[in-house]
Amino acid sequence: MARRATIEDDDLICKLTDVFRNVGYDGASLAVLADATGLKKASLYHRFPGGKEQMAEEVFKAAEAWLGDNVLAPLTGDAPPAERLQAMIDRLNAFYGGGKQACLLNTLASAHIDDGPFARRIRRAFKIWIDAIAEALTNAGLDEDTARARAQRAVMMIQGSLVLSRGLGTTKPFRDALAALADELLGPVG
Amino acid sequence: MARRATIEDDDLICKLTDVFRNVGYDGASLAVLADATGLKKASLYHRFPGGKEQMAEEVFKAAEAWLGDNVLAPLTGDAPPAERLQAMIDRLNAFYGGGKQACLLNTLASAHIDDGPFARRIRRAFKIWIDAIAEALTNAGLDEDTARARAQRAVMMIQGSLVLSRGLGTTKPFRDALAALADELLGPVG
DNA sequence: GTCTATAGTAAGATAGAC
DNA sequence: GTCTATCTTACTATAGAC
Repeated sequence: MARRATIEDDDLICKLTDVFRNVGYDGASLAVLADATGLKKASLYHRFPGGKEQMAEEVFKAAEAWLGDNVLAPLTGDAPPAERLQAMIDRLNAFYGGGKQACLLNTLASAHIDDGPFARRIRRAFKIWIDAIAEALTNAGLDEDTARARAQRAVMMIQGSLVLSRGLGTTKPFRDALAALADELLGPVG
Repeated sequence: MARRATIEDDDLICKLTDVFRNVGYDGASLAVLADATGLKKASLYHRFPGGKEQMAEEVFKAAEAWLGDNVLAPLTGDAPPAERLQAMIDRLNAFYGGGKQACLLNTLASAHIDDGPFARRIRRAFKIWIDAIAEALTNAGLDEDTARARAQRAVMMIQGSLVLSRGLGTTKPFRDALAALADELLGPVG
């Protein structure tokens, strides 16, 4: 069994995530990251020898894992489609702090690391997300084209509502968007 | 008459805008800004004695002016509401480079300047934008509640489509969103 | 108005004590 | 595993020649 760290890995990643998602890659200086975690810079380098880039990568990996456990898994379950979608919506609400937290997929997009190692990961995450929703919708009886279109729209709405919520300084757009989401996804084909 | 600059103010602001909107405030180092404008750092300080913060402010002011001329003005004109909305859509398409360019209102939101002088401006810009669309919709005969809801949704869709377009590396989400926008705004009340 | 050269400061990153 | 102290680099900003 590994030696116990003074701050658990999960908690550490969680605190780092909060910084990256809210101030972006360039805004997340080691001073800020150290302050947020309660560790000194040298301690962060002990945990992440690759420095800031590795921190961001592991934060992103954790978010990918979260996406798999909380979006993919519920969507591919045995429950009725409406319940599966509602499960995803509930978890999204928690993940984004009810609309108070920004999305890494948006914030890290402008990281100007050489040729951006995040670009591929971000694209992949969006695709996986959209595909999972689309599959749940086809399971619900929608044809593939409308399923894909609605899935893409849903992700768009979520991202847009987060941008607007942050910009307006209120979580209302996010809450409204989530509230309308289930009906829009499963509503009658127009 | 003022002495002529080697690079016109409008062109200069335009090039600075491209940097800020795409890499954010923290990512926009003076080296990057100088490179993008073709001016040296000292020359940028001559134009903007307040440094980087002033550059970002003037960039934002220019964007506000653009918003007024290209979104507000057409929306409050004499033409039929459908035409007014389409005029806005066409100009948005140009402004965001067909979906290739990010939005300052999103990118500058994470600028970690002391107490963020941009937060108020961003909130104000979103409000003005939404209000203008809502008023055009009430002019078109919609009741105020649905007009406001749809206006907010429209801005959300645009922002979300830009985020998704950037993330996926294709302008399709943005183009799709703009194409659907007019119908969604003026469609029958459900 | 633009430039080269250079302060001064904060960034990312290491070394070595505990 | 965490810390203080330090190194190097990049950044913001200024001075002064042209």
